Amino acid sequence: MSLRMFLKKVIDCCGVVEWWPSTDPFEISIQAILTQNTSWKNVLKATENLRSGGLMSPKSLFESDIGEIEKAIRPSGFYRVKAKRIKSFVSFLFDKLEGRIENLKNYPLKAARNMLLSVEGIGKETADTILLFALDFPIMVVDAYTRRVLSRAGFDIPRDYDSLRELIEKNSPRRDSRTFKLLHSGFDELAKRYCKKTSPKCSLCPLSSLCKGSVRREHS
DNA sequence: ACCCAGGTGGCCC
DNA sequence: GGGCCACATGGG
Repeated sequence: MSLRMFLKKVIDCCGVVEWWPSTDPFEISIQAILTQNTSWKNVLKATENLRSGGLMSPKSLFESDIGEIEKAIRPSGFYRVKAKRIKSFVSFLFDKLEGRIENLKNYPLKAARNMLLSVEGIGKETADTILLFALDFPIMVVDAYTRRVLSRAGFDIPRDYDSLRELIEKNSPRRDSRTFKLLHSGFDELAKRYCKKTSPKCSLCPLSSLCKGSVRREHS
């Protein structure tokens, strides 16, 4: 099956329109940092701690002690590095965007992306997550699930993040934010339900070509 | 007692 | 450009 056809199936089978639980662009951005190599349940605990502590705002995070942030986000793991990253992010907001992540929408996609990538602790996936899910820019978000599903389906995918992102964007049925959200959520839901790391067999998988035959080597 | 989870940066070659 | 490592909590 062609990649183009496969992507259509991912969207039709498993794509979710409102996949990211939060709607506030700032909160989505913070969660994008918190979820780095971390299960979503732990992110929700940290999110709730920040909310209840009155810390889920650019101003309060900018003004609060790093230790206070560490304490609140502890359940999400890597809490020391992530507290620093959150500090860097809010400093960036006040330095470049008058404290509002929404102001990044005043820039072209590429410029906005480069600005995010200049922040300590924001790499390509986190930057693209903020661009797509918080700000509605049309860009694909590639993650470990995306790679696993495509590898298991037998596609020979590039290691390089941007090469894979562009390959998916090129073969996407559309290049708008809605389609990329459906694609990303589709990959993630598919991986969670049918394509676990430790179980090569996924008999319930709705995509016929997935897990057909032997499992190939995965490029994580 | 393992392995895994919605990555990133630093260091090395 | 890759390969390896630390970062750390909570669940299976």
